[in-house]
Amino acid sequence: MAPVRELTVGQVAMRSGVAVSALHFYEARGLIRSDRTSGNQRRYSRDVLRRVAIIRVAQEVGISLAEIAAAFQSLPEERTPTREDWNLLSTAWRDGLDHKISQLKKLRDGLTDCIGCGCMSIDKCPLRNRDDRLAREGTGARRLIAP
Amino acid sequence: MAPVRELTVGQVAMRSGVAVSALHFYEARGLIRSDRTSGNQRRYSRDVLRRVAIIRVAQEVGISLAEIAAAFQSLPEERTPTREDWNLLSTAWRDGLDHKISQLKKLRDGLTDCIGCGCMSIDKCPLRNRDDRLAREGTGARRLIAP
DNA sequence: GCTTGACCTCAAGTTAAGTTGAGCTTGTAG
DNA sequence: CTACAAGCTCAACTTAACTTGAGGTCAAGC
Repeated sequence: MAPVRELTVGQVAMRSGVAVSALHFYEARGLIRSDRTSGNQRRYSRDVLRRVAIIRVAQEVGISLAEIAAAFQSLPEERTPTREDWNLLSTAWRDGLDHKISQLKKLRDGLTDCIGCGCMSIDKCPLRNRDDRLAREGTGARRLIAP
Repeated sequence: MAPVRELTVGQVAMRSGVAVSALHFYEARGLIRSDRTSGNQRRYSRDVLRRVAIIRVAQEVGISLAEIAAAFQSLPEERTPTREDWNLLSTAWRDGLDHKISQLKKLRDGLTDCIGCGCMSIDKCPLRNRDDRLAREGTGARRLIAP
């Protein structure tokens, strides 16, 4: 089959389902990278699709772009990441994910823990007080979900 | 023991762990309510603590204030919500939560589905394409997590 | 009866994650 | 070789969820 062609932004946008402007944005944030043609247009290698897919999935479960960017630092810069590379990455996220999963289950299972417990006295509630390290950090809007 | 005293904002803030400004904000958004003293100061009934606790937990798992507000509509206005009321509420959230939990598990379990699959062709990926109804809706920042 | 720490309101600022638009350049199909 | 869709940059706008600040009011203790 044909050698792996480079992709234009438009093509990546279409195949990944994210807007061109979002791709520009991800690039500015260091989440993806591109080469440029002599005429300064972006050309992406095929594995950008993988990256974008991961970005979207991670976002969907509440991981911020900043965290994703940080995690992506662990990926090899010049080599196309292998399955192993990706697995390392998700392993790094595992603890945060585990915690989030358990929080979700509790909420799903009727909030009963929180309702039955001494929720009134916040410091005793198993739901609330499980990670208040996600506490203050700077001003403005808070991240919706903890790492 | 003493009759259930009403709480001031400061007290609620301290006991719930959220800032006074946030309580004002939640009230403006219709998530909590207060009575006022003759001098126009807020007085909260004790169950506001429960509400705030639920708000925080729900937020932590990615439910937006708007959704929480909507869900709270189902709570009785004048009667203090019973455990049953709260359970109804979380039942209403169950589907969204179930979906989110499964997404999280997939991400946690090595992203392998996504990596092994035809992720490149986005429309086939089990991770990506499981709910793209969370798609476009208005401009500006996107909600981090789907309902 | 006054002082001092809570409160109150309202406007403006902040962060994240993008989108929109203006003005200008590329590249490809006819 | 030219038209025009697709790109490029940069600045400004948007939403959610709060925080900060200014300017003024309450209330509880001494």
